[in-house]
Amino acid sequence: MTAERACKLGHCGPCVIRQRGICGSLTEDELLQFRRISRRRTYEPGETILSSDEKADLFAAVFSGVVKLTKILFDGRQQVVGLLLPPDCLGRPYGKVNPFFAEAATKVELCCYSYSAFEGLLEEFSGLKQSLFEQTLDELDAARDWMVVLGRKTAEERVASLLLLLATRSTLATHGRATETAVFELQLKRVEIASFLGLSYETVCRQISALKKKGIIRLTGPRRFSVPDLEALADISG
Amino acid sequence: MTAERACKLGHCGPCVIRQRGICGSLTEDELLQFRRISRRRTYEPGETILSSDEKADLFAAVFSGVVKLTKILFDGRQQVVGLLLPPDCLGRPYGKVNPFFAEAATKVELCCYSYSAFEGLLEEFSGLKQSLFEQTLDELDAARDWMVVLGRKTAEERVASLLLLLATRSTLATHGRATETAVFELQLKRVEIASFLGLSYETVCRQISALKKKGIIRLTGPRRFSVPDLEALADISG
DNA sequence: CGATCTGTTGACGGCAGTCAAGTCAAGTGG
DNA sequence: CCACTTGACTTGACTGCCGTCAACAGATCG
Repeated sequence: MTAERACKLGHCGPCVIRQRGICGSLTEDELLQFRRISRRRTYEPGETILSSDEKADLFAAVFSGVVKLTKILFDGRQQVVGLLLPPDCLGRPYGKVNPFFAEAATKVELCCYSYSAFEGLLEEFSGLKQSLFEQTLDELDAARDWMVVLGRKTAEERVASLLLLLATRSTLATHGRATETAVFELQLKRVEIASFLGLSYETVCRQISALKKKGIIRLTGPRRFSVPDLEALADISG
Repeated sequence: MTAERACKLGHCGPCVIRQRGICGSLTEDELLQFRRISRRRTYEPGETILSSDEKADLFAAVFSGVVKLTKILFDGRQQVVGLLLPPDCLGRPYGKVNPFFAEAATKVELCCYSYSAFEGLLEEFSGLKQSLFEQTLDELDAARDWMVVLGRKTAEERVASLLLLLATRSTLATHGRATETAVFELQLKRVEIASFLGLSYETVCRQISALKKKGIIRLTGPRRFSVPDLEALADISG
């Protein structure tokens, strides 16, 4: 790699999306080309990124923050159908609309790609399409895992399942591997947790308190969780 | 097309998988090549097609019947996480295992493809990969739709949602378009319906009886449903 | 005829939803 | 600085939906 090139790639080098996301599939040359159609954009908590049933004008990867995907019924009942953490992708190729809302749950930074150019590069860079396909397969697995949570688990198991999921993802992100204990910030409000778990937020509160009483978790702030024994949490999660 | 060729393609011509499934993306030449790695196989009701967490030795499309995808918790609680009807695909490329069981819910005919050869053709025939990717995106949509059913809907709405789903799919398959009424065979047992809906099978029975009493549906046999007004069913389904 | 499987209906209880009150922390404005 | 508001979270009391247990009906089959 020439010095000039190393400099140009510098911006992306340490980026999670390059390290573990879709940019990881690109060669250096492809990456340089890809950079030209991308730009960083920031969203505030609560801001809508994509509306349901509208043609998406956006294809992006999450650089930081949490994006929640939600669906609502006519009478206002809401269900979170997915959480996107770095370096997950947002947006949909091949013309169909996203049948859900995408909303910033925290402050969010996206790496946005020009939509029209992206579809072209998808054909040109076979690794990109492959990478996106595999992420979609993983998302499908996650969605089906969650169907078990929503269909069959008790309130306590649901809360434990979510804590385990986020504890695992956060330790993987920071330590790069699985650990026995975990300390992490759950960046969602109680009502958002409830919406993901198919519960009322009061029930979420009660179950968190119950897990605290059992010594499975500790809270150093309303959203700062510490899990002394992930194994024990996994046992409770079903 | 030469006469000889028309004859060779004859077997596939009227097949649902050719008409509306992954074979639809193939040119005639590709189809001829694809036929060489495929063979028909039959499964009896209750027979396991794929076990969870084992490396799949199978890639296949559903020719007839219903395949249910299930997950079970350690204590036996079971959740159906997907239903495959003709011409849906079963099996997973790129090495990962299927984290669920695939079981024949009815008598099932699959068109099975040699696994090793299939992965090769996936790279060779770009339309095949594209088609599979799009099916995966549709399955993800369906899974997320179902998360709303499992997380937020009442028992009555759940049963109505399933009936609507299967009524729609069956009228689409037979008439090729949406209709106002529907008569169809729900090929699942009550306990399987319950497992898909996250309910007990007794509750499913009760809700079916309740819908019958309301005049939303009629039953000419335990599994033969008739819906005089799909609109009314949709209203109830939430 | 009994055995088995599938489906239906009733009685009862428990888990989680609803309604409500209250705590706590962080603004906001006088 | 203090009174007030607001939003997030917690906890309690009560209710109701749905799960569990149970009895029974109908169909199929040996």
